[in-house]
Amino acid sequence: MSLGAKSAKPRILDAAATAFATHGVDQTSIDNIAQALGATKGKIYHHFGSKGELVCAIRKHSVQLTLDRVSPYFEADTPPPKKFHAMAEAHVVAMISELAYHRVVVEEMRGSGTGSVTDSERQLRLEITALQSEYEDMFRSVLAAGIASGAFRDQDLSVTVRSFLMMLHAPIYWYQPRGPQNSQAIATQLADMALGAVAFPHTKNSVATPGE
Amino acid sequence: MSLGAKSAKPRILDAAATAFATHGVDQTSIDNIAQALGATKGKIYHHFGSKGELVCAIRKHSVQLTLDRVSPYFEADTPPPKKFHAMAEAHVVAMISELAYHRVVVEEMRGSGTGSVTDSERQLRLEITALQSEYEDMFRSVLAAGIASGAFRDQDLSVTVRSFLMMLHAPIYWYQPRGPQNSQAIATQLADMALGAVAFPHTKNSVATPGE
Amino acid sequence: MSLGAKSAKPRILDAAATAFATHGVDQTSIDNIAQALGATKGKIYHHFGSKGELVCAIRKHSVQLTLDRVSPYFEADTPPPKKFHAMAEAHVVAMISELAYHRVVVEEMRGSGTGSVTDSERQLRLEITALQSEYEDMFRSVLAAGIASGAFRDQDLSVTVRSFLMMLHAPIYWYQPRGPQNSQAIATQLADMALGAVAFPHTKNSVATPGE
Amino acid sequence: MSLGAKSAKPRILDAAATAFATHGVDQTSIDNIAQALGATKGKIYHHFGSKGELVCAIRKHSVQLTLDRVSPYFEADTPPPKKFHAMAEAHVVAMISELAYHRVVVEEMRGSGTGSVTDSERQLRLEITALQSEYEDMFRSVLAAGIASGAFRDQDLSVTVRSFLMMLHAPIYWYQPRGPQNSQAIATQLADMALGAVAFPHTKNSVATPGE
DNA sequence: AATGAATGAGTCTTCATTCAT
DNA sequence: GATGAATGAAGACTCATTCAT
Repeated sequence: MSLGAKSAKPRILDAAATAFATHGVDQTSIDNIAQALGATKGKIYHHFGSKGELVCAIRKHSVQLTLDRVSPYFEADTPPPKKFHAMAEAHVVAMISELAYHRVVVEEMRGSGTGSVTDSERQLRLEITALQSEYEDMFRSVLAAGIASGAFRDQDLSVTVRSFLMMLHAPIYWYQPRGPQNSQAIATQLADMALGAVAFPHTKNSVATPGE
Repeated sequence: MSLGAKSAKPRILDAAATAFATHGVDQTSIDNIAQALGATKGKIYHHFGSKGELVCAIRKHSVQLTLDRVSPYFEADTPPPKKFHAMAEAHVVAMISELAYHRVVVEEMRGSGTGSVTDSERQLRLEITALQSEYEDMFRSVLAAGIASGAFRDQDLSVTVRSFLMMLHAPIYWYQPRGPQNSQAIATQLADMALGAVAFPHTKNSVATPGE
Repeated sequence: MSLGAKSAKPRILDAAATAFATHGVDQTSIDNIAQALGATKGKIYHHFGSKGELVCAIRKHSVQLTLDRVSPYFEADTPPPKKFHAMAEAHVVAMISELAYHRVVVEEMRGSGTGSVTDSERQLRLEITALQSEYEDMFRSVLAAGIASGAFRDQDLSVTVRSFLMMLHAPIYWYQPRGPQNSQAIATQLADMALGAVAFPHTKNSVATPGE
Repeated sequence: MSLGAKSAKPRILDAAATAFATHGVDQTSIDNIAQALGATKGKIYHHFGSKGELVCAIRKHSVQLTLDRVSPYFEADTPPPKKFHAMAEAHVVAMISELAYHRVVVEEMRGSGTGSVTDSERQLRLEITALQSEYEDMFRSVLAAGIASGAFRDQDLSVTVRSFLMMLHAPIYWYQPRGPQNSQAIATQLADMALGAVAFPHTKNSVATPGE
């Protein structure tokens, strides 16, 4: 097995994410995924205990990926507006870069849940919730800092966070991979919009043109 | 038929919307809806040819309701920023007021669509698309006017429209009916954010407090 | 529909009992039963919520049938040995007469239980347990009376009841319908043996030849 | 290999018997057994060609164990009633002593047998049948001797043997290991009952207390 | 001897839909 | 208008078994 080759699990995850993102979780049968994989149901069930576990694994991966892309900008020592803009931009880039995984997350945002839940699934769900909290807290923290410094408007933080994040998710619904420039442009525009949504007018000027 | 009583169709629609919104379209069987209605499947099939038709009827109702609430503000003779803010606010109020119906729309935003499609369904889908275009065009029009007048930043309109609308949909995921004031506050905050997302800094001040 | 015709539920029950008795519950698929019925799985699931429910319904029917056959002899005003003998005989006749139903009961005596249990199933199980207790109590009562009157040996009642009942179940394993005389002979022999198993020697003589 | 340690095969057999006895043969997967063993399926398949073979091995072991315990009393030079009582007692002790193995036998008494049968399995089945015949013949022989001597009632031997053996199996369904005395008491009571079931009244007195 | 991956056939169950009444 | 019975297609999941290592 060459080094570049993925082992079974990630390959299954990829195929599942793609299928789920394309046709929807409920409209995708395990058989569909197996076919896309050139394998049989059994293979999938050998690695994931249930469909729910598969979905959870994808969700966790998605959140982790986003966290990995955004964290560095959060750690950076920059003033809140600039930091916020960079984080928003990174978020959009994440959305666009691993479209399939993030689509699944958004679809499952309802709360899901047929009935039976595996133990491993329950475990995964807890981990996902933890990661999501960690992620939202980063934004909450920048926003709080911005409000404290007078750069951001003083609004209900919970509403703010959940709302602009929704906006940054938007490309998930309509983005079609065409070229990197295009995607960067989208990321910048959405980051601009997000900053505009939270900042006081005058503050915005300092980062309105990201390439300055 | 007394005036206070709804006829069968709207009652079915309400029950379906609620069930779909709560458990998801795919997780809701016609039987579930029938039970919530205190009736049997047959009754539903007398009024709607298929599950898909039911979903479409809900979607159309949702779009129509939103259109009805937002149009008046679009027709008004107000400058772009003020008009945009009012329309956004009305949009959020719509989302919150008929939560169940709009949730279904968002869930179905993926596009999906299984296989067999009734003729009536096809017809409904066309009507929905038309209404949605009409709706988006209103926003597109205000935005264009705002850009022309120098009040709004000059950005890719398609991206803009689809993005802030997504943000205005946000309450669908987390709003819990508690009281009217609360909902009004949310609507105002989101409209503020949406305006900030599209306008140039200085413009915003003129409408920050819509009721002034 | 003629009067003699059974409605769907009993017919399904019969087919299921026969199939379960022949190949074992676990080796019989719902499909098998449906085929034997000349129908489809759906029909069965329309009348019984799950395989477990079907099994429970059969078990309940079995216990009820036995109870119905044995009760009259329990109610009769006869001395313990004679009463016991008659009840035992009736029990064996029941076993032989509705072989299939009773076979299922014996097979499920382990305690069964995969995992998920319907509510209706839970309900049925309670009813079954109640009927079984009622049934065992009849025998327990005759035995106690017999011991009190000095006709029966004083032994651990729980052990006694569960043991000779097991013996009376025996035909379930090997009886093949051939003719009524044969079956009556078996019933008499087993009742004799059961009485011998519980009575004092001298008592037995009074009823050893039931036709006397 | 140290003396205290069992080699692989018996250990697998024990684990399988326990699992089969607890959850039923059909409800127990090879994986379950492997887990109980702290090993993997492969290990089991190295020692037993198929699940059926495993079941047969357990059954054979069960019959052999019973035979070993009962034979000595059959070989002894004692009058039929005493001999029969001793054999019955030994049978019950066997049931209780290796509960798990014997439970499997009883469960499989239906005969069933799915489809594909290994050669080794066919071979095992023949051996089992032979051992079982040998075992039943011992009882048949004592019974015949007893009838000839006038101690036992003259009844259909086949019915008799299969019936009281069923009664002697009873503890399999409800015995819970608590203490040796208890189990001995049960064995004695059941042997008494069995003797009562086959003997003429007056005969019984001579062996009512086997250890006297 | 033992493992982990993979298979494929089978099983229970659900559900949109149709139809006679 | 409405119901209850019935269907058939599909889907999630299980498991005995095989095989390369």
